Amino acid sequence: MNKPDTKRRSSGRITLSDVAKAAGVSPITASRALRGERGVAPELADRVRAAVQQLGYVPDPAARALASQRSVQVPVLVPLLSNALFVDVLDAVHRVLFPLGYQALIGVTHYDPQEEEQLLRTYLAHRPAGLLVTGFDRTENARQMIAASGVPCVHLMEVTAAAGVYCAGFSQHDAGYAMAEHLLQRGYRHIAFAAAQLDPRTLQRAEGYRRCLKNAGVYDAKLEILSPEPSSISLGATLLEEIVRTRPQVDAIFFCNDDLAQGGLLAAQRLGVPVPAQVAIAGFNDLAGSDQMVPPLTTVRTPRAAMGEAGANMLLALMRGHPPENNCVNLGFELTVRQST
Amino acid sequence: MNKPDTKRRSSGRITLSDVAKAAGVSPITASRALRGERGVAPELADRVRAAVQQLGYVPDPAARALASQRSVQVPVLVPLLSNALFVDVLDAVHRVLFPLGYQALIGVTHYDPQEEEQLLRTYLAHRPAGLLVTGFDRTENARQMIAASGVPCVHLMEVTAAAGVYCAGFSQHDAGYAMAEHLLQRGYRHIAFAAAQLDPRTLQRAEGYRRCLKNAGVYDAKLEILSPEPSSISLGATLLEEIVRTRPQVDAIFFCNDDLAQGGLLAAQRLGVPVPAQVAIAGFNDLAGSDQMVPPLTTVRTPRAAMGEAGANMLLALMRGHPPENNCVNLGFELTVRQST
DNA sequence: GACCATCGGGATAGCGCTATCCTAAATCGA
DNA sequence: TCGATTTAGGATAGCGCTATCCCGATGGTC
Repeated sequence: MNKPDTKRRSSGRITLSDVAKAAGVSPITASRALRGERGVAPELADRVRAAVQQLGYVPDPAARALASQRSVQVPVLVPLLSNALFVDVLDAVHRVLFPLGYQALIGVTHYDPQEEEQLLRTYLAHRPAGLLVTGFDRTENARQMIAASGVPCVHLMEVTAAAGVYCAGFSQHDAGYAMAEHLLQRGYRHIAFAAAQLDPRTLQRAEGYRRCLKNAGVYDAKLEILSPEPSSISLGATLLEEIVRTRPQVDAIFFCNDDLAQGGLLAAQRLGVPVPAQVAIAGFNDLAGSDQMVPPLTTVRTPRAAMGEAGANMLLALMRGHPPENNCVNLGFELTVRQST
Repeated sequence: MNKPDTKRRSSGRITLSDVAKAAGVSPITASRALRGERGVAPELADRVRAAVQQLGYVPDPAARALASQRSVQVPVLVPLLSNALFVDVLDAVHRVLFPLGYQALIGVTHYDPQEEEQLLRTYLAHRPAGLLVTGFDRTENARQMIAASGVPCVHLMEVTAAAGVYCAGFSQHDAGYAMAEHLLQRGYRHIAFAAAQLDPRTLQRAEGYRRCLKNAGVYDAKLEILSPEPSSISLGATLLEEIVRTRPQVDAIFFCNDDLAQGGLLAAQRLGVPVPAQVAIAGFNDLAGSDQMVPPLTTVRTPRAAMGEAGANMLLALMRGHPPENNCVNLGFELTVRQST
């Protein structure tokens, strides 16, 4: 006869102690057996595992986080979810981390460093196990908060030579350069660059384009059309119309993202502008549908899933205390030439 | 002179006790002041808030979750991230919940009830504050786990008349019916239905289409092309080619999703099949780009962001213990007629 | 064979917060 | 005026897990 035991707050949850009792060991031994930490006699470990199975025990992440000062959460800070680019990265990260018991948390910065700083403040309070961020462009404050927290951090989408910085990405500059080079090789000489959003990576691509054209002596600043608006298919259409109307000499357009390029291609079709006969069109990222466009879109295939995976794996290594030998993985890119250029 | 205090595990973190000390109150009073719970003298509450500001205190979610048996996490279970549809919903949910201190967690079921059940098992162990799931189609086990957990749950994307079930969505059946009706009104009589994935919602739309055509006496089972493959632009192209080749009498195609329809439209263009002169094409969801296609795509605009918002708001009400009066919000849909039909 | 390092099990004590119970003062009705 | 409520502050005791210290048993060394 045990009385109601009113003071107890017991949640009815099956705890490690229950498992330990069932296995005939102390709670701490059960804990160690389950985490595969320190030495635990194989026989005891088996008994513990059996008890877990039998009781259907699931560890409480909150208790674990509190006791160990370390959660299983991994915030992933991306600019937007409305761009398939980042969703692909997030998806890949999630796919790697989730099966290992880590939770990818969504963080949307809207390309705003202040907002990112606020997000970091919030997320770091959760004692994250690790952190994935987009690029290197952030406030000094944000940088310091990350460093001070001691939370392992991997940067996605770009690469750097800086020491002690972990990253998985590719050279946006070189990719921009490569596409400009391709257009030059195809014989185009009045190559416009149409961009939106103007985030750091877009600007790096612009710089690659710029440098390439300058090297060839055909750079013309008036052929850069930079719109701070968010990138979208309809904006691409608008930009193409503007270029065709105001810069008739243009024989090729390098759009900084495939959604713009797709919109441009469709607008050209509506206007009866033959592609690539009158104007060649190139995009960036090789998003869904680019290969199906009429004509199929020349673009740069970027390693989105690979960046997510590599970044997540690098973070895993760091979280486990095995710093990877390569602190920066350059995943490259692939110029994908189709019929639009 | 305080000695190193070796036994302490102190993390250096600023705790509620620090705040309480600074404010000259007990920790519990500080706790209550910050949560705005029970009565706390305004003056004390002010002192506590000031101390929080001054010390830069941020509550520890893990400790809070452990003590209160309730976290701030809200798993959102969606089939895929590769479909903009669900990303839009997730984005909207996140936008509502995050500013209020809740964390939307990604859960990807891949349209697999078993996988969803496993996800639920994992997530429910985290003592989530609430739960958002897609549709009603799940294993009996999953349903029971949700009910037994007592975690408030809102269903997205569909509606039901069932009592005690919270949902925010629209009638997939009626939307399918509406599109079929539109095609009939336009004079088409050999209307094909092309679908992929074949998830429950797609099948509901199919049923709407079917019923409408049957009512009109023009239903032909051979004009249903159902592919279990995942939906994509290129699959849409394949399906259109197949239909044009094997069912020459077809004068309109209702694709169950815009990506298929876009692919179909592009394939028609490649094949020289005039749209809508020879074949009309209609889609579903009004995804990005559909309005820019040539010709612009007739589709059904679905309230993705609205479902996310309404679902999140309903969940908020439930989490706060204020059951909403309407347990089911029907957000409707909008037939968007453009030039492809 | 004494000695030091290693290993495996356990007791103890929190991690930082809140549920719960207590108590004393303030409020109230008759 | 007095007992019955209500109110607000605080003491206490965990939530479920793991860091840390302890200890006896091995095992290898010279």
